[in-house]
Amino acid sequence: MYSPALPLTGWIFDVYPTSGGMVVWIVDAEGKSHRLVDPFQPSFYAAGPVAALRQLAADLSRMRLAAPVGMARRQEFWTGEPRDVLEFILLDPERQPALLRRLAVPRPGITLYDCDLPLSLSYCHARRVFPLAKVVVFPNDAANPKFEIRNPKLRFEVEGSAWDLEYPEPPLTLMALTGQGDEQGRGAPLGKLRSLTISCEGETTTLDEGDPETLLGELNTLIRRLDPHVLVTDWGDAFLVPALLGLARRAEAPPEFDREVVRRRIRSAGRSYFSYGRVVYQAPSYPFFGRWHLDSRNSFLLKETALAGLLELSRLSKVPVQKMARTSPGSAISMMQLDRALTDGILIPWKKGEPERWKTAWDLLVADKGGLVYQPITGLYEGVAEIDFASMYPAMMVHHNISPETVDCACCPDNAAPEIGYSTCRRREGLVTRTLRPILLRRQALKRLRDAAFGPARERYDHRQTALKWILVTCFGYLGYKNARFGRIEAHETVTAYAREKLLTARAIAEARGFRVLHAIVDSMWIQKAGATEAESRDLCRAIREAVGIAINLEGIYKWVSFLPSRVDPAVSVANRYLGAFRSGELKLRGIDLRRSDTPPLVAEAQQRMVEILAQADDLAGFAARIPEVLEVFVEYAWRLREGQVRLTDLTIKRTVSKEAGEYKTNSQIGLASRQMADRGVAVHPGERVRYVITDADARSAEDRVRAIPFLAPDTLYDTGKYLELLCRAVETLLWHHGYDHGRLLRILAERGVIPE
DNA sequence: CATTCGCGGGG
DNA sequence: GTGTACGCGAATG
Repeated sequence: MYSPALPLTGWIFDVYPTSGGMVVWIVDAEGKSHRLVDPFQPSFYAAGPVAALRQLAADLSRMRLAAPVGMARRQEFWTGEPRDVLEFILLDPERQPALLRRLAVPRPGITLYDCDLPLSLSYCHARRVFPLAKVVVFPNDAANPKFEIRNPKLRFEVEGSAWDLEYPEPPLTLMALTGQGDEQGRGAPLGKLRSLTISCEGETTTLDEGDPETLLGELNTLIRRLDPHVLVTDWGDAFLVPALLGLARRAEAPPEFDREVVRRRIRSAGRSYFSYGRVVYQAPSYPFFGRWHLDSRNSFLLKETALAGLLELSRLSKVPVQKMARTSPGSAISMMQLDRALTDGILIPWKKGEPERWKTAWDLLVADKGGLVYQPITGLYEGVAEIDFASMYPAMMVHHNISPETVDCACCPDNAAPEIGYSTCRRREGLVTRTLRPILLRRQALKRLRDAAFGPARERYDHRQTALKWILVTCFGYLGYKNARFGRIEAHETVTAYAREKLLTARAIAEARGFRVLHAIVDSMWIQKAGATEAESRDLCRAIREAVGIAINLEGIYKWVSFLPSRVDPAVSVANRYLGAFRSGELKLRGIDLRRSDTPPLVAEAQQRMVEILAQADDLAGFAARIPEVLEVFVEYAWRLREGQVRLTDLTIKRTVSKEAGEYKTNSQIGLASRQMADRGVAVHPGERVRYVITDADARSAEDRVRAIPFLAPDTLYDTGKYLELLCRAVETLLWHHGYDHGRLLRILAERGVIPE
């Protein structure tokens, strides 16, 4: 294989293991890609009685997995004390899974550290580089006589650091690929690949099916000519790449996605798993070698933070971009904690250390409450201000030094959190604290840069700060996650205990200053005071900040805000159903139809238009004055439904299935729709979405009630009455406080002749 | 009426 | 590399 001449200047594009070492891809200033291989044997450590260590060393050596290299002294995570450990090297990074299987056999007295770190992280750490670092690569001539096997072939000189706010980016060429299948719902295309659209550098080509060899040949010609670094696909993992690989198998002409020879299996089954309280379906993934495959439909971070945010996180967490695109913000923060620990010379326990301590029933009762949530005072209000704590949880974790190893330390029993009594260490700064502090500062700096910038630069800063926002949001959840490496439930509880105290304090201060607190949730408060100025609200924020030590900001002042009651019992208010219009013109909508992903587009569109009309009102009088205009929109949409002129795609209900079609117990709409799919040979996996139209909600025969999208016929009729009901509900949400309930709305439709009296 | 089932939220 | 929350609302039987 071609081997580039050193020294070489460029950016680190990707890093992944190969036999005996790591592949390092460098993209130079001309955009040319270079593949380097660097021998690499990562270290890991074991502590325990000498005899057991000797036995372990003998076993691993015999299996040619790892070799002992001598004793070392490193810092223990939980205690912060130095610990003597036996250092090993993993002989071949590709055999890390085999090593872990071997180490899983219980060995009395032995504790293992660092053995399961991601290899790209270990490598970057050992060579002091990071993804997207601008580097000059030299051949490494200085041999280390002690461990010949560990001698790297490469030496890097890095320009700047991963934490620089401004950095030069490699000149990347992006190619966008979209495939059309037999059926194109709003989800992944299905069936056979019908055509392929390729866009790159302003050129767009569409290749139709027909002879697979021709299609693949033309795709390869384009890839060769334009030589993209990044292939951005639409549904690449779930549909396009496996479809192209399938064509290639028949045509024996593989698509040239990779820059090295790769044999891969075509996997069509993904996996379903439970996360965040719901089932998620993960399509199989098809990473490329020497290029990045970024599937915009299979990357939460790419969708939320664009390429700029992805690059930002990749640099900071040392997870290569292509991998970062497919991981969650939670693993990004975990990687940053690992990196911090490595840099600080801390031993990283293989499995989660400390078991939870014993708790009394009382402790459990108070500690497990989570965030504080008030019941709002239902109603429609004007002149309400909303104030929010900024990044409350992470800011508190830093402020109170809350980290798994600092909670309930032996040395500072007097520094207890409110209610629950766990204290946090004052002497040793925790790992979580050390990881978060620079991220909080960096996010602030990026927001300032954003506010001073214009156009694309502004957007880029915003994407980068958004990426950091996501990892800040998830780091708190990880503290309470029992499988997280640096999670500990007591730390999680300490955070929520402080959070409750701070919100209570904020409330008390607001009330002492004559504000009425209408509502408060976790880190936000809605307050009202007759004749209060904006300055007065800002002054209140300052007072709260001084009292609790965490920044709280004026989110805005509402022209009007509506806190809605429960639909089940109108006498009860609910915390998360409200809407309002800020003086800035922005809307804030929570929990209403429009925000729900299972509301049909037509209903969402109608409600959006109505809210926008109401948002023009400056106060309650203006709100009331606009009601007739809102009702006009309502009647207009009702007419369209009645006339039967609405397109079925605008009536589609989209829901996520949580089980296989056969497991649904009742004839719920979603169960029926998923069974229709299964019966016709299109399995919908738990976590995937199913789309359907309500055809006759109350039909005796269950099969007639709904129709899954792929099986709509041109003459399929929708259930007008049912959709009118959904529309009424959306109007009711907006006009509830003026007495427009379902019955009154139906009377209006009858008066206008939309429905019979 | 009880049971089943999906959704939201963060800045 | 994965947060098995928690409460609401709708639909079913």
